[in-house]
Amino acid sequence: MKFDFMAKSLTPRTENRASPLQVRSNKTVEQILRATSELLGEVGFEKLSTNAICARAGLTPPALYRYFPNKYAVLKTLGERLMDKQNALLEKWAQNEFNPQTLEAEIFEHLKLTLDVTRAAPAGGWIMRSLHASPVLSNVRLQSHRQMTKLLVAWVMQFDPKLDEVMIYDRVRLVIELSYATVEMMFDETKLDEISVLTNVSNMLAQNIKSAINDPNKK
Amino acid sequence: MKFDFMAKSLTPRTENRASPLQVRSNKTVEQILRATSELLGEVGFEKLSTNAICARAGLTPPALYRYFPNKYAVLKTLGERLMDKQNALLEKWAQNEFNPQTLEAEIFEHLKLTLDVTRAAPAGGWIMRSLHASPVLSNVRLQSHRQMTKLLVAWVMQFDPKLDEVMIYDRVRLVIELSYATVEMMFDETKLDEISVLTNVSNMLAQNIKSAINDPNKK
DNA sequence: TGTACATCAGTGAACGCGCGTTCACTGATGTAC
DNA sequence: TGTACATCAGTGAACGCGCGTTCACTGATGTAC
Repeated sequence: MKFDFMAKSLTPRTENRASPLQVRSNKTVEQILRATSELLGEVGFEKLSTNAICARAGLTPPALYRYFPNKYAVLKTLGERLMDKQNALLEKWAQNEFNPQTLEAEIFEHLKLTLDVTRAAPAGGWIMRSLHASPVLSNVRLQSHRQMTKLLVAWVMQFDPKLDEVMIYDRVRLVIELSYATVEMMFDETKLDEISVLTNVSNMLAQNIKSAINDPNKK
Repeated sequence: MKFDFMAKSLTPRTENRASPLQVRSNKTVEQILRATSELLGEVGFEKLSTNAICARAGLTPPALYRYFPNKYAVLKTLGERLMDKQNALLEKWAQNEFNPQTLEAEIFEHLKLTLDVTRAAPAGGWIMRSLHASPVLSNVRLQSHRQMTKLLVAWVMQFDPKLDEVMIYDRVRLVIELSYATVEMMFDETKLDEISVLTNVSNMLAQNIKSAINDPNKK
């Protein structure tokens, strides 16, 4: 599981950076990521420095550069991990069959789980915010959203292959964006009533998808 | 009009910074802001430097520090200006009476106008993205959204004072957040069909407000 | 099972660069009489 | 209307600091026979 992430997000990025082979190097990578998320929550995205990360992790800078080509790669990895956790929930959900009847309740449940997973991740809210901040991180976010959109489009199309796929894509892409926007908002607006917000959102999103599958213009 | 902004966003920030009194100093401030938004679009938020801004504006650094206490104040001003432009549309809209019948069409129209205003602002999409990036800028965004929420809550309550204000606040806050999220998404996902996205969103948001005013639990 | 060697993981110390910011000043504009 | 003076606007040059990053090295771990 841990090596999975390595294979995915370190090795292919730069040939000259090492993939960890020994157990202790995995610990090092984990400490760097932990220190980064701690600092992200404490000082914010723009005051984050590699030197500070290394100091917090109890390491010297060259240790960081053994595994990450540069500062943004660390944040990128953190962002990818969070997106992966969130997306895993979606992927699991999409294993069930699409059912308009239960859609709204499922969306509610899914949003709640996503919120919980994000809260459980250290500095999860800050990581989500950071995913707007720079081109590199923005891309992580966008690619993840597009991938999830494709997944859900296929899921809906399975239900009724005659639907207009482009139209469904537009709808689902919007649903994904608004879902994540809602989760992010809950970190900024802590006084809002969580249940009522999630109820509202899931109702809106479910209605939107349901009206899409009733499209009279389908082939 | 120009002095309005000055009075609001410069004078109160720091006592030791000058409010512009002569015409040419206004030009200087404008040039700084223009240069900043140009660079924001070209190099992104995190590579923006005061030295680069000054060079681009044809000024020397002390000229910038005469009007802005620090780097973030420049971006803050830019963010406030965009929010002000967007909010002006909302304020104008809220001068009409609330009408459930025409709500959806009005939301569509409003979103379209907001999108156009943001596109017309130099680097408008980048400014919106920056408003997530740092605590200072995040606050600009949140305060603006909260203020607009209050405005719209009052607007809805005028229609029916018996409605539960807390419940309406939750709903409207969500509507505001999702509106801006949609606008922002349109800058990232340029291939989406604008009309269809705006149609979907305005339908969802209008439904949500309409179901709120039919609340049977009102006092 | 012990030893010799190869490879991996991390250190100590420092690098040059560009950042945000400021000091001391000059030139431009406005004001009073 | 002209001049003297006060204030405002912007310059030239540089500052110290901390950033991201790297070099040359030592110690730790794994491997082969």
